Amino acid sequence: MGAECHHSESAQPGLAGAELSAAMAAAQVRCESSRERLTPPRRRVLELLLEADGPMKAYDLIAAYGQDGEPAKPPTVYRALDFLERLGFAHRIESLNAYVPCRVEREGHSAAFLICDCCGAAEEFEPDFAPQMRFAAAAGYQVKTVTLEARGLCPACRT
Amino acid sequence: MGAECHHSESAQPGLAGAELSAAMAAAQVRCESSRERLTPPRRRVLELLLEADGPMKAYDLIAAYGQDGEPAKPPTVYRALDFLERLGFAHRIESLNAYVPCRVEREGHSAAFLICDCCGAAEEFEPDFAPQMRFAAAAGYQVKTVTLEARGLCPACRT
DNA sequence: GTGGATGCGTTATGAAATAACATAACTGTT
DNA sequence: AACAGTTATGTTATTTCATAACGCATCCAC
Repeated sequence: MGAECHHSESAQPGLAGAELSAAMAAAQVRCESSRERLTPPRRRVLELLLEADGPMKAYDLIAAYGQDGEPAKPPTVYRALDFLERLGFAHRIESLNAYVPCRVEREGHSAAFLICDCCGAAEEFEPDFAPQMRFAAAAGYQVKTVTLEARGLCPACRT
Repeated sequence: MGAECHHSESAQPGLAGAELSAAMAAAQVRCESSRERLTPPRRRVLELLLEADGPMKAYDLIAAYGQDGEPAKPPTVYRALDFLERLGFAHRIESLNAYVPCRVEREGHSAAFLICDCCGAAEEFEPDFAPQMRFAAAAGYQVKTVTLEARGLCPACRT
């Protein structure tokens, strides 16, 4: 990702080295406190998401999975993604069929993204859904999750 | 759709008869005022969406396309859907890979849906995106389109 | 250490969407 | 009406995305 245009380097550079290790350790801690297991495939997929410069497609993850160049089998990666989404470590961006690591501190939040149609960057933010939730409540809906995807141009690509 | 549970009849019954004709005529008028052509495949797909009781998958439309039971070829339906989305006659619900006719009067609006995970109903509404747009503006993003999908349970399925 | 639950590896298939190219139909101009 | 440009369609094939199903391994509470 980040290769569709020439406006800028990645807005969301991937993690590496100590930052990556710290993020993985934090994930491990959160898993343990939830009585969940950060197994090797889950760990590997999370690592790939964190290292990436932008949203990753499932089959990109499949191709990149093996350190030796061996791809994973699709269910391996899709299962890991299901887990990471369930734990809040990753989000699926529906309009891109792609996945990103969660960039927001809080757990259990709703996901919202500003997506650049030019460079492919996807910036997560945590909006105030009050107006929408008020409408849902008035309509009698019991809302479990909310996702918002705003498509447009990032600051670098507007020029 | 509307068949996953036994809580209720469809929340969005499809159009038929005079209502359907009126909706198709209105679409025709809007096309003419935009110098766009409501060609037979576009007309047929819009008709199928309007008749449906809920979100329709692309391949449901493909299967239902021919009055004589002959399916359409995928590009026929996907091209019609692209057109209907562009004109604002239909929306894609990303989290369902499905399509609905637009239920909102205004043109050029952003799409937002309350989706019932039990009965599959999808209610379109037109929320106030002010908080989100403020954030986008502050981040320097130029937003073209916004979609919001709230998943949960509709009033009938909460019980 | 046994039983139940959870997760993984594997094969195969299903579902969703598009590429590419030829043909046909409208539009405006001459 | 003939033309050229544009837009839309028909068709074949392929690509992309995701899951079903089954057997085996591992974990862990009892």
